[in-house]
Amino acid sequence: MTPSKSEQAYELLQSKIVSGDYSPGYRLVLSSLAAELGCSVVPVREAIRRLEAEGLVSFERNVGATVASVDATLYLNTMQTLSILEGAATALAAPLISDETLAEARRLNREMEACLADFDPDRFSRLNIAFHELLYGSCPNPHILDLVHRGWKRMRAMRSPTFSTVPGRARNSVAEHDALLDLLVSQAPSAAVEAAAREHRTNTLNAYLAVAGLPPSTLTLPAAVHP
Amino acid sequence: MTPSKSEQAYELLQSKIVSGDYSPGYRLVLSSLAAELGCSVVPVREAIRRLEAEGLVSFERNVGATVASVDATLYLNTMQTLSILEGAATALAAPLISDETLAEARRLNREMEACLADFDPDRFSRLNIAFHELLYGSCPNPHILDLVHRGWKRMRAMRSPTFSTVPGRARNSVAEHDALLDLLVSQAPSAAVEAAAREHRTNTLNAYLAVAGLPPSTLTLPAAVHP
DNA sequence: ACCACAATGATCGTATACGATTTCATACAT
DNA sequence: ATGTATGAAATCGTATACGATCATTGTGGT
Repeated sequence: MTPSKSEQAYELLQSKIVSGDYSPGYRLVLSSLAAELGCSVVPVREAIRRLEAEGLVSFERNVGATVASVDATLYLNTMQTLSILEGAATALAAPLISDETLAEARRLNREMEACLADFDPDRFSRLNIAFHELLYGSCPNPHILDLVHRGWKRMRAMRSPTFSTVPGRARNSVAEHDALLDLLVSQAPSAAVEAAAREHRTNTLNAYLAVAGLPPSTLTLPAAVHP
Repeated sequence: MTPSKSEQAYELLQSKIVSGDYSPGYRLVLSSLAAELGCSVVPVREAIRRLEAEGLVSFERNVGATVASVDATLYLNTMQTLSILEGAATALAAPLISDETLAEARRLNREMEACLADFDPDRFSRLNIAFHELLYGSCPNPHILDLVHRGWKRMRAMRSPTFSTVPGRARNSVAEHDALLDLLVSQAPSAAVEAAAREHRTNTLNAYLAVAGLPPSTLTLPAAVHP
């Protein structure tokens, strides 16, 4: 079945936004987009409202829509939320992850290590996403995964600044991945897995906070204590 | 400024759904609703798509929309997500909660206790929401609060079965509230607050699971360990 | 030179219209 | 009686049209 025009419009606009083709602040004019997409304004409008609900677009009544810009506060809030949700998702997935999946994750982490030497931040970033996706992919609660995916989609528009702006962080990241994998291989208790996974993300967040010159206290949640 | 018609339609439909006026499965026909609301179908359609994005409405292409029904799995998944998010929100809010707020929360809990004797589940449920809202209301991360509110809105359509179906659970709930308040008053570490808040919700979830005859293992996440 | 205000243009919000798709009932064949 | 094809009715998806609203520019007054 051919997708509806509003679906097509949604997919296209979304991809242009997350790919950075339309950068934050770009004005989304209904009539122009309709002409560009070869349809009328109604489906375009629907697509834009959908993107607004997901936080990719800011919309103002009687004024128009622009590609949403992510300021530091929103970025940090979202990353903190993701650290919480991903930590829980990984812990819930832990008992369901197969040995093959763990081996695959380990392999991905070795590739990330190689990226450090090659200085390939783009590939590093993609591998990093794949690594975590692999781990919490077995999470039995699809609702949590949905929230995680939405959060990441929203963050993707803002180019992940971790690798380039925080020296040494990427190397620590790889080490933390290995530690997390060790916990999973040894079938550590859920609480320990959750704490490690959350801490890993929180460390990245804190590294960015330090660069931004913001105090970590108001935004960082101490990770759960290991048993 | 008078709200737009699509906004009006959204508000009205939402209230009718969460109030139970339109029950799950109720067919939402664009033209009928438009006539009922005194506007054309376009704003109604927009409102329905928004409600769909929030999970209050199920929508099928070329077929139509119905009020979303919440099955046991979705209910449990959402409650689990809420337990995680509310636990974190409460922990983040903990250092920011004023003494007056804590006193108010304690007072609410006494009222809930009174509801047990009067057997007033409706009031109990409302007080319960107010209680938790009060505690995590000071959470500095609005994104988390937003997700919590969305989750609750979605659950509200399904009448909370806790009080009536799980005997004794409500009384435990009151006791756990007091324990949580004690932790907050004594300025316990965030991890302890998070563990207690999450455990509280998880207990409710487990109670319901037991009633439904489902195994708790696949859906319950062991709460973080106290330090 | 600066501010208040009116006219203009761009854009949005919604009504209406109609083709497209699905659903349901009916009739027919097996 | 059951299953399948056919038609009509209901409903959705989208195009088009136009009034409403907002940003902006130009004009006059101080």
